Amino acid sequence: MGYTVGQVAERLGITVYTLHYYDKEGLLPFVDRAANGARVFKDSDFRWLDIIMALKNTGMPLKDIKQYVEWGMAGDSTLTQRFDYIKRQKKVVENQMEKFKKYLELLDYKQWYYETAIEAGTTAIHKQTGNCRTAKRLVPEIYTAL
Amino acid sequence: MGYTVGQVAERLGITVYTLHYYDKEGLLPFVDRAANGARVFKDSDFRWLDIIMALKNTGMPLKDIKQYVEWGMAGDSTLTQRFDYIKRQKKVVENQMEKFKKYLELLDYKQWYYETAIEAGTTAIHKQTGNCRTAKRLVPEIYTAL
DNA sequence: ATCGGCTATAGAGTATACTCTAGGTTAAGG
DNA sequence: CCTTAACCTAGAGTATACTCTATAGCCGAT
Repeated sequence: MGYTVGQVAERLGITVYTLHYYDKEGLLPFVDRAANGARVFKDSDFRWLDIIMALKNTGMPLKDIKQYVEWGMAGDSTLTQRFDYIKRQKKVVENQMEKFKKYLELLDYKQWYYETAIEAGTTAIHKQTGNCRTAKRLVPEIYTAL
Repeated sequence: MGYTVGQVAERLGITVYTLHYYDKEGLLPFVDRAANGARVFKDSDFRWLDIIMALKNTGMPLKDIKQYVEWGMAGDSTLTQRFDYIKRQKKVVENQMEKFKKYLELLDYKQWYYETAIEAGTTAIHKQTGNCRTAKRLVPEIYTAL
């Protein structure tokens, strides 16, 4: 029912230092304390931690995550703010995924590029126009269109 | 045929400062110089810049991007290194996209959570077990399983 | 009772990636 | 000719997110 920083850190795959830092930065106002001052994480705190880590890993700065947590602590009066916040971040992640798809296309092309260059022993193979190998694959749009 | 830092910066959507910084860090050894010392970017340099920006935007640290550029400058003797490098980064991006899908699921759930909470005027609606609204949607696996 | 291992705080140090300032040169336009 | 706006370098400053050190308290086991 109660977890120490050490246990939580291990579960999240981060260090105790980092958890202390997050707490210092105001990201963990929901965490209880034992009589001796030690942090006591509840099961329900993992709901908070999961959304915090998700936001962090999608590029949200800590100060913006803090804003979300503060709205959460404020209760029902901030429901629309939190709704808008989540919708906005969803868009951010969706856009990011679109970009990643394009990067993946470029990396795919590059992989093929080196694969064929290794076969030929030189990248010069890709400079020959009308080469049957290069004809098989077009330079992806992303190139110079990024 | 030749472009200034300013033109390149605008095209890439970054500042001239950043380009200078990248050059200082050794990421742009392929860029020519005019007699007066001014950088002159060629059309073909955009190939480099596109892959550099793609790597950067997928989380690759600059020093690792530098390694790739150096291998590129070294010529055909580094083909297999570059091939392996690209394959590795492809895996990284693929894994990242998998994670993003899970984050998106969580954000989807959260959006629904606030949507229904706003309707009800309180998040308490989600605490009632057997509630017909909450029954419609399960807490995504990602929650506490992240 | 004391040792090891956990907890705590405050504050210093590090890494990364910019971001800007200062001081100077160069090239085009009025 | 002179101003304006671009370019250059070196180096200082900033923001973010840790990461660690120093110092101290608490608690279970030998």
